[in-house]
Amino acid sequence: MTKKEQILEAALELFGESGYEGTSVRALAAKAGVNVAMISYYFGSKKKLFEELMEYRAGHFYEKILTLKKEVNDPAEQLMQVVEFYVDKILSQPVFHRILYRQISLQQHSDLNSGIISMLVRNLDEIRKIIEDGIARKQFRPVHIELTIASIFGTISQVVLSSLFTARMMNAENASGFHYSGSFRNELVAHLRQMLSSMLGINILPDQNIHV
Amino acid sequence: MTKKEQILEAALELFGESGYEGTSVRALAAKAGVNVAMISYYFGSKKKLFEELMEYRAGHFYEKILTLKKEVNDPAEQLMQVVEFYVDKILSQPVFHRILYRQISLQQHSDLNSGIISMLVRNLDEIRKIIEDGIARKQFRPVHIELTIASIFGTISQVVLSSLFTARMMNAENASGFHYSGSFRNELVAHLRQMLSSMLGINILPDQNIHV
DNA sequence: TCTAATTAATCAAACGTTTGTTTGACTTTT
DNA sequence: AAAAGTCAAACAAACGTTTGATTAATTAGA
Repeated sequence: MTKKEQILEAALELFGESGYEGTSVRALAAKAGVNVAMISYYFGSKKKLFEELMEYRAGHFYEKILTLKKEVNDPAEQLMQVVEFYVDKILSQPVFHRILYRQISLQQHSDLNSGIISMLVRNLDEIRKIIEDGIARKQFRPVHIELTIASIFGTISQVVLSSLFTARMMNAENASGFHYSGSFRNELVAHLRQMLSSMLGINILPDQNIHV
Repeated sequence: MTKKEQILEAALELFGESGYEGTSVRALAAKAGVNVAMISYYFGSKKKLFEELMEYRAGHFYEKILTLKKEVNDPAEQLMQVVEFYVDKILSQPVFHRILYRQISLQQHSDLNSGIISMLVRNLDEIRKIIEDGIARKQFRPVHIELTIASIFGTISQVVLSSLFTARMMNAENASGFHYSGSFRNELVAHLRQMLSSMLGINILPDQNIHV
């Protein structure tokens, strides 16, 4: 692992614990085991380090959705697969998503989170289109689209955000090293499938992607 | 409005916008229109100001739940009324709850959020008891309790946390002055009622508290 | 009710730390 | 010989807090 990667790892952990403003570059350097000057040297500034961390971890959610909409025709199946993909994405790196959600909950329209927000808006928009499509095709009940999306992502992010409680109950002293079990992943997916099925008035589809 | 109240108002707004660490006492003083020294004078420190703000705004959610459990016997009715109360509580002061959720998403077990966390844990525990009771009485389906709670509070907090998007769409330049309409409140309650009813396998109860 | 004494409130200025960043010398790698 | 990497030290700026002087408000005794 290069020193640059060490810094990114330390940044993920410390930003996750204490937030962006609450983490000093000296604390970052100490955690990464490098000199403070290395942060400016590799990233230019603390802000750019944060942006690079976000971009590095964000992945290609949007492209995945577009691909999915081409390959799968049925809106219900599209939605379920997006949800599953999103669950896996978040559960695989809960700390990153904690940082992300905390950042968008800030209202300061700084350069820091404007990129993140536009990315999220773009993603949510594609999901809204899926539900709209399902309603237009008379496959979904005419639900409140925004609230339905809020329930999907609210449930998932609530699990991640409140993992502090969960981690405590499981005696995981540092939540950054905490990982969700495969069975929990399946429970969460099943929970969301049932929730969406009953809300949208569609039949429960077989889960084609049980991960153990 | 006293200067102390001016400071508390400014603190709510700025902590909501930029977070605790991201808000300086000088910015607070400027917003409140008072001298910087007044913060130490009235509250002792920035940390104590935050704690007093939280306590002042937190209210008596726990007492309300306990009262409700005594007055109402049916678990389904208990749950619905708690949900409704919680919706009203959050929608009436969204900025406060943004601060609260952001704070608990931080893992630093500082004195700052330990009080908040224990308060929330206590509340969530009472709600878990309601669902457990409903399952024990065979009135609810044996759902995944933690995930059901996550869906309830996740949906509500998602609405509040992402109100940045919502506020933008509604052209509300400052989200602190943004308030949710009564019809939206009813839509949210209806959404949650339907979600819970179908998930728990209970009949949809009549909404006795339509607020217009 | 007037005045003196006491307390509370207010403020500019300064306090010592900590912040993010840069420097310049030194070492290692290419 | 050139380039890249590393580091202790120093930089100015911002941080939360305190000071000490000054003004406003309240209380007490006549």
